[in-house]
Amino acid sequence: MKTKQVLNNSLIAKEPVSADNFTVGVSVDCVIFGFEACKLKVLLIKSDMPSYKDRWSLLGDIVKPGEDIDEAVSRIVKNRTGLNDVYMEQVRTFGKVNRHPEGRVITIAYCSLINIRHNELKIYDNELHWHDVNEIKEMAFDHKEILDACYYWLQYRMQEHPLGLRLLGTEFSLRDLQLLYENILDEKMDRRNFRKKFFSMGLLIDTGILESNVPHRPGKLYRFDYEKYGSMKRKKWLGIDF
Amino acid sequence: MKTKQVLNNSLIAKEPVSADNFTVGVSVDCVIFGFEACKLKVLLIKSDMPSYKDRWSLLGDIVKPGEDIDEAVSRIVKNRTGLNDVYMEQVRTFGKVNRHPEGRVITIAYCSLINIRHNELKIYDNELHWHDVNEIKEMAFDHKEILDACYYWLQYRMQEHPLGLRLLGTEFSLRDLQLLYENILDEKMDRRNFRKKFFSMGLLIDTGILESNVPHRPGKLYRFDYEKYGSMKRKKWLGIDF
DNA sequence: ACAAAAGTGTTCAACGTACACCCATGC
DNA sequence: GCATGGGTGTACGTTGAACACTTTTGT
Repeated sequence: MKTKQVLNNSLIAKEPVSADNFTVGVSVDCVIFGFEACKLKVLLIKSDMPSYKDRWSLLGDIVKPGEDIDEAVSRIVKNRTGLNDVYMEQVRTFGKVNRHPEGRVITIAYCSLINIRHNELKIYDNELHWHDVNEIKEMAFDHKEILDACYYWLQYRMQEHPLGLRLLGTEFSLRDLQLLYENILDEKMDRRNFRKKFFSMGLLIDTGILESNVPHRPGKLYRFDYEKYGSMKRKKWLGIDF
Repeated sequence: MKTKQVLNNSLIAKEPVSADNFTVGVSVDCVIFGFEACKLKVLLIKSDMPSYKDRWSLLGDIVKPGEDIDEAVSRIVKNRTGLNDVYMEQVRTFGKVNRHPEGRVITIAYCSLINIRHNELKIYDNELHWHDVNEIKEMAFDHKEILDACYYWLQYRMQEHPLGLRLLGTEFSLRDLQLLYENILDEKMDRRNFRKKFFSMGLLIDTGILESNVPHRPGKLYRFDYEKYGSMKRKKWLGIDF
């Protein structure tokens, strides 16, 4: 008879180990980034694994037999945030033999970027919270390692591709954008050069609207031209999707 | 009773599908690149799956329960080429539901770079051959897609990191190096600028030896300073290992 | 009027690109 | 001596980095 074991807040079918039974579990783990109050945040849930009691873990689940990997990620993101069509990208697969205490589980890590204000978290339902990425020390499983890899990936990737915009609302000031870059990359940037660089891409649409409720001269609000970007990204920025 | 099915020239344990049995197979597939006669080559084997009779496939195998993913890759590379300590890097995981005709198999693709002259292929043993990457049309499973992803990955990656050198012997002329880059990236380069760029890295060691048996002025042979590179790569070239 | 951030241009250094001639060897 | 590729330097354009003042709004 088969036994069920809890895997990262979900269920994985496990079988007694035998020479004939090469079962290896496959899961996905989603590193969902957000940005708020000048901090990069990641969405985590309390682990309910006994061996990782009170540790935080990424949002993950097993991949179902009839489900594509991307579908599994979409399902998890949808379940936890209420959002469809979220930007996501595969980052790396982690599979150390002992990474999961209940058996051999290989996990495919994905990175997602969402706007914190646009979600509908069911925080009451699970112990689901946004955490400052820079203040996370320990996590369940090897999730700290996965988070670090995704953070590093994000830092690298957003220097060549305008990914970071997905963390902002549809309308944003150049100040918002620069603060985002400065905080995620952890370096001060020159305002004039930053503006020049972004404008030179020709992908910012001036909405004509100004900020309001700021105690100083209001800045213009822009939108990102995703349509134009979609048609040009393979030229200027190499559309690397590996 | 469990049944065994051939998976990509090896064995995977499969079980009758039931609600309790969420078995998903996990394999690795190795894209082993070589370079010879000014062509980028990839090492392929004849598929012995009935549904892919006579198609070529990548070198792959299931990941064993007690084996790390990297170990599985090393094992496969060692088995097929006789080489230890080969350069390899994880590229991407492929897991479409129907990518394997015998069941759900998720595969983690790795890219390896070896020197064709330094291997000990057991070509008699299996139908194992080097193929011109640019002449491959159809392959078994989704292996063409995997190969394309790895080829693209290689092209992109070798523009920022001196990866290509792994495809050459320990001693090489700048001409060899330039032909390698020109052929893999499919673009002509200026000889003077190419030399300048490589020398400016400070990673080429002049062996003092000259080419022989060339019908023209012989060029100098160089070695790559892997030691120096190992200690500096996180500075100049960002040691991205995602 | 003052504080606070928006908005704007120029200069310089580094880097990549284009390009042409002499040199060493094998035949 | 001729063919073949080895080896070298300079000029130009582009790009990224450094840097300061005026403008607009809220208080």
